[in-house]
Amino acid sequence: MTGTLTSPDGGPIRVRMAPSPTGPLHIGTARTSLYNFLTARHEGGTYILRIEDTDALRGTVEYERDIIDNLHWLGISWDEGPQVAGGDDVGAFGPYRQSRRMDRYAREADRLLASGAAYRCYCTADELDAVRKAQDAARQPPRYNGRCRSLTDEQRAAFEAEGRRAAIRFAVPAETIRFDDLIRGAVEFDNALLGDFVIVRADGMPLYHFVVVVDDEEMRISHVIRGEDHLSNTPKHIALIRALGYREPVFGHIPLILNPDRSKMSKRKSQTAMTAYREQGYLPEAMVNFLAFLGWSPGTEEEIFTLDELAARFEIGKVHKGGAVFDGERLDHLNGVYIRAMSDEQLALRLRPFVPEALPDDALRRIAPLIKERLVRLGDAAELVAFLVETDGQVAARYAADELVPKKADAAQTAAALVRAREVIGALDPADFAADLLESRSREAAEAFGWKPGDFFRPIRLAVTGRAVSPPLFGSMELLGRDATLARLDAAIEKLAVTA
RNA sequence: GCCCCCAUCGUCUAGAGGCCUAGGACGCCACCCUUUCAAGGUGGAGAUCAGGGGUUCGAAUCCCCUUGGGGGCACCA
Repeated sequence: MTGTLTSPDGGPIRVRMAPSPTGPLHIGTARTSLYNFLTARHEGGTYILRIEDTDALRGTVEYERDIIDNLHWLGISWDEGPQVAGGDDVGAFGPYRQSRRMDRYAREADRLLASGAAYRCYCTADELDAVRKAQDAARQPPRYNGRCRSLTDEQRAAFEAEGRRAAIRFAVPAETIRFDDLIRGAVEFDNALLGDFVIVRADGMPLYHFVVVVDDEEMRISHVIRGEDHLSNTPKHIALIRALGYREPVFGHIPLILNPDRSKMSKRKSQTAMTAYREQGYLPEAMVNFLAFLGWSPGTEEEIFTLDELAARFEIGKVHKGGAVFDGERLDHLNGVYIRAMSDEQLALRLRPFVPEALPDDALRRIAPLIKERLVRLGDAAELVAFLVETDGQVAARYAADELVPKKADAAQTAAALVRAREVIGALDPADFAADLLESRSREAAEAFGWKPGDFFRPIRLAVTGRAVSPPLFGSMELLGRDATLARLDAAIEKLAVTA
């Protein structure tokens, strides 16, 4: 790997992904994970997964499992973190679940309290809410008014006598914070504009801005690569880092993935759960390729890349600054490209979970090449192969007699055409019941009948598959078998007879 | 409201002062191929590089302003 990034101590870089299990793996989280992973790989560094499960109310183990499963599904693996050989707690930097690191946060909070960099705040939710409302009414920025910043011992005692439980706030130093963002370059914030924020809740639970800083230090994270939504949180983190005497990592804020209306991609306006894409039959290879190009490009016109190829080429510094709309049509196209590139055997294997169990493996293997170039998603296969598992009755019930009739013909003519087709098809021995023979015989019949192949085949297709759109007709008939094919043809002829 | 970030075809992007009368891909349109649908092939429409000022012999590329968009400002992450 051609590393260009260096960690403060000169060693290999250490990057991390820190998802919160408050929902299934989000597309945006997956992309951030991917960029971190690719950066670690490209630079020969270490990639760490840390579960940010301090929000006990919203986080669940199911979501954590979903996140880990889907990250693995994408092909993203981590060198340190949950489910890595050695276990969560082993290694110099674990555990990797914040819920198991509470003692560390408590210790660091105490240090801040002792140094005066943080203080206890006795304001209640109602009081804070009232302040915020007043600020809003006065068109002032909503931020903590600092009431508890310099309480006297007596005041503190009085609040505690009231039974109020204190949260811990960080006393944000009024200073200008500058940092050199990997992607945006020099950025500057005035922390005098910030309110003192809570780092530990009254119930003792430490909060995000605080734990992220503690963990990144203890896990020796050298480069923090995260979504742009964290850019304006960074000065808070840097202030905390300084107050705690930590080393400052390099920050890199990647652009957001957007809804079609260009707002931050959300569940409300887009499908954001990776699982949903997986269930529809998007391939992890296509998803990774697609995600990688949402905010980055190799600078050439190549566009199909494997994970390894991406790792070789990806440079965090070349990531764009502007957000990128999630374009489902482009994903569809890419998915189709990957599907078509697969071998028939591979496709059949991956199609298995998406088609009816009633479809035998052998039939699936044989129909795979027939439907390959018709698939956008693996899930689309179910409809394409359905005629093979449906009963003759179910197939017949899918269409009405008049649908069999081509525009320029009537029911009687169509019936005659089907009878003709049935004759030549029925004349074939079971042993000869193969696509090429079926096609040549049917074409001859069409010509003899005086119909264009398209008109002649249309009612046959509907009769045999129950659908106007199907895999190639003669291959479909071969797979269906002689008996079912003839039975379905008979059923169609019967339908026409009833109408006429 | 305040702070910060961003800005090339509808979308993803190439472009790091002259190679750009701006290239590719998706999508769209037409034609070809064709048993349906796809896939594939060929061609086309589509961006006065958000607008306005500079700098320069020369700007999509550098600077400033304006406009537009986005993000943040929780005892969520």
